[in-house]
Amino acid sequence: MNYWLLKSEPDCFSIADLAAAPKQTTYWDGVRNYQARNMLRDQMQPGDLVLYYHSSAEPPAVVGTAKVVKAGYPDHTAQDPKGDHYDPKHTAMSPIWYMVDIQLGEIFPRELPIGELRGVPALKEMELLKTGSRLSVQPVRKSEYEAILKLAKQPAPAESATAKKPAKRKAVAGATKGAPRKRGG
DNA sequence: GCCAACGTTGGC
DNA sequence: GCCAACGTTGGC
Repeated sequence: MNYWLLKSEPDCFSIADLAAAPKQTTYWDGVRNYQARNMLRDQMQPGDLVLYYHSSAEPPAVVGTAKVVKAGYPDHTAQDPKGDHYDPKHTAMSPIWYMVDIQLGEIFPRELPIGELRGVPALKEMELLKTGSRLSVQPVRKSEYEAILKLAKQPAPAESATAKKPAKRKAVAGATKGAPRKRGG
């Protein structure tokens, strides 16, 4: 049994969208990065547990958990010429891109903003917190997964304890750059 | 909006 | 196979 973190922009597919989906289950399409693809295709198995992360959100945060319910299989959205994730090199005969199915685990009673996670010693090695970490599918250690779950059930730390933030920030809402991404890649 | 960090592309 | 140019990601 393995642990993972999946990123999604909430404007594209939030954990609330997952909660509203039939059977609270969805296929995780749109990953177009080879490293992430390899994990989807080769490593993720039914029963694996997933941290659900909202990227490009305010604030970016781990917001809940999910469970892998179907191992990697070809991502058919790569075959849709009208879709955002079309790749002419991907065919049914020789697929390039893969996806898994996930089902909602729980929505945390509170979000865990990345700034707060940066201050947690148990998460020091976490892939998400490394500079330049951009993978939309990341392996997570069991100890990290458990530390996150524990944190989610604790009250939010006092304002001063959360990691630094710039005094002022522009609102990020609607800051669309490039084509909309469903789930990253 | 900025920009660091990373992945991909393509000329050679 | 190198590597510069370019595109993308994503926190800030």
